[in-house]
Order: sequence, then C-alpha cells, then structure tokens
Amino acid sequence: MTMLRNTRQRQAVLEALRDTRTHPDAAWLHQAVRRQLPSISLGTVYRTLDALVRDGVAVTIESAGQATRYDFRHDEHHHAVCRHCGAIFDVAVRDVPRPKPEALPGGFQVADVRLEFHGICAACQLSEANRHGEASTTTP
Amino acid sequence: MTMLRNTRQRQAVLEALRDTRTHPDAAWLHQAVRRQLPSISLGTVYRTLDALVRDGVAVTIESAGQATRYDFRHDEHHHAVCRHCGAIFDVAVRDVPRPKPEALPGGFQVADVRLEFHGICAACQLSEANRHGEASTTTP
DNA sequence: CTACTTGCAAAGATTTTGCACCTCA
DNA sequence: TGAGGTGCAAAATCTTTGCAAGTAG
Repeated sequence: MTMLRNTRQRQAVLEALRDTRTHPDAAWLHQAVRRQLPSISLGTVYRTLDALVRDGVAVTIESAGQATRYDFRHDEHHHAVCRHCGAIFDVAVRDVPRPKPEALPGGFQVADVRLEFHGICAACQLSEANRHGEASTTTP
Repeated sequence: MTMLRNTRQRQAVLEALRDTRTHPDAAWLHQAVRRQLPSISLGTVYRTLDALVRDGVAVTIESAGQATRYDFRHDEHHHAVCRHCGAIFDVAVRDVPRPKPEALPGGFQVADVRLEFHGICAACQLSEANRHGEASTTTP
C-alpha cells in the first residue's frame, strides 16, 4: 500500500482550504498557499486536492465548463449554486433520505450523497431586473 | 428577444439525446448525430446542448476532470455516479425535500434540485476484489 | 430579406503527466 | 536510504469563439 506523507505543501493546502468559506478552485488555492510557500506549483495543489478528495476530507463541486471547486468537509451540509455568478452557498440540510435499495442499480455502494440546489442568487436577481440581461461573474 | 430556430442540427441532437440512456457527453453525441448529418460540427453540438440546458429540456451531470454529460429530462429522477468507471445510472427518487427557506441564502431562487449518489458500481466492486487495484474505464 | 445558425479552425481554460531532483519517515 | 513528493513545463482534454458563408421564417 501507499503511505501518505505529511509535507509542508499538503499542510498548507489543507489549512488554506479549511480556513476558506468561498469554495475556492485550484488556482485560487494556489495563490493563497503561495503566500506561505512561494514556490509551490499548481500541479502539486491539484495532486494534493485529489488526495484530500480521495480521503473524503474534501468534496468537489463541479459546474459545467467552470473550474472544479473544493469544499472542506465540515458538518453535513449541501450547496446552493448560482447559475449566474457561480457563487456557492452552504445549505444546512440534514438526513437527506437515501433511496430505497431497489431504486439504486443492483449492488451499487453509496459513499457520498450530494444535494445541490441550482438557481439564481438574490444579488443576480436584482441585476437581472435592472439592466435587462448581462451577467456579473463573481469568481472565488 | 431572440427567436430559436428549428434547424436540422438541433432536431438531430435533441433526438439523439432523447433516445439514449447512457448520459452521453458532447463528443459522443457528435459522433452519433454525424450518422444523419455528417457535416455537423462539435461546436454546434455544444451550442445546441447549451440551449437545451437553458431551456430546461436537458440537464448536465459533471464529474471532476471529465467531460460534461447530458441527460434528457424525462421524469423526475436523480443519478448514481460510479467513481471508478464513470458510469451514470438513473435513480428514481421522487419528492426530494426542499430545505426550509431559512436554510437557503436569503432570496435564493431554486430552479433545479440535483441529488447525486457517488460510489462504486457492482461491476467495479468485483474488479477491485479480483485484481487488487486497477480501474476499468467505461466511457459512454 | 435578415437575423439567427453553422462549420471551421484557432484560441482558451482546466487538468494531467513525465522527469529529474528533493525529502520525509 | 528509498518510497513518495515536488517543480517545471509540456501535453492532453474539454469547451468556447470569431468569422465568413448558409438558411429558416
């Protein structure tokens, strides 16, 4: 089996992710971590995030055509994603019902349940109402 | 306002998507539609899929680092995604509970609820058990 | 007619990888 | 010391876009 090492790079990425509530993407985290470790590469950030996700320490939030964003797994919660500006909000929903076993494909082993509410955030509803169209893109 | 035209390309993409249960990606659909319209371009497929999604006729299923996959919106159903091979299965779960209004960010307007079960499908559990490791990647 | 569409090809963006050099355990 | 990890830069993917030419209404 492979052994995971505890390197400064991994520490830094983990801490940066844990201390952020903006559901950042890899590039954002890379910039953030550079303040501590100026030489860390984007590739390492990706590799670290991969490991965190595989370990179940973090989860990903994907939006079509956008960079994957990462979320440190605090308590059970889910996400509201704004179609307009891409903002991601935490939503406290506990006890999401699992489907009846017969609804799942035979033998499928569920490791993770994701519930996402897609729609338009308040700010974007306003800007839509005013100037008729146009998107204000708020990236992490 | 812009008016949507009914072109052969759009017809073909819509039909190809409607008649498929594999949750295909854009490239797969492009190949499929080429049998009818050999000259259709991948760009057009992407543009058409975009329109279908905006119209609510289709939904996307994103997996980190993978091509976005598309699903014609039949009845209310959700998805089980295999981490190993990427296969996507339909799961019949009706009446997914909406969060209490106060759980959502103020004023957020929900347009779409997505529930995804991530895990390992039966086939991949077997191949994991046998040869200890290794992934069989089944792309659409 | 003419505003919307398409094909094409090039540009963009995101993510992965090979390799030689480090470094934690 | 040696199995992992890192940096760098190039490559691989996936998706979007500008533009000239086509076409539905």
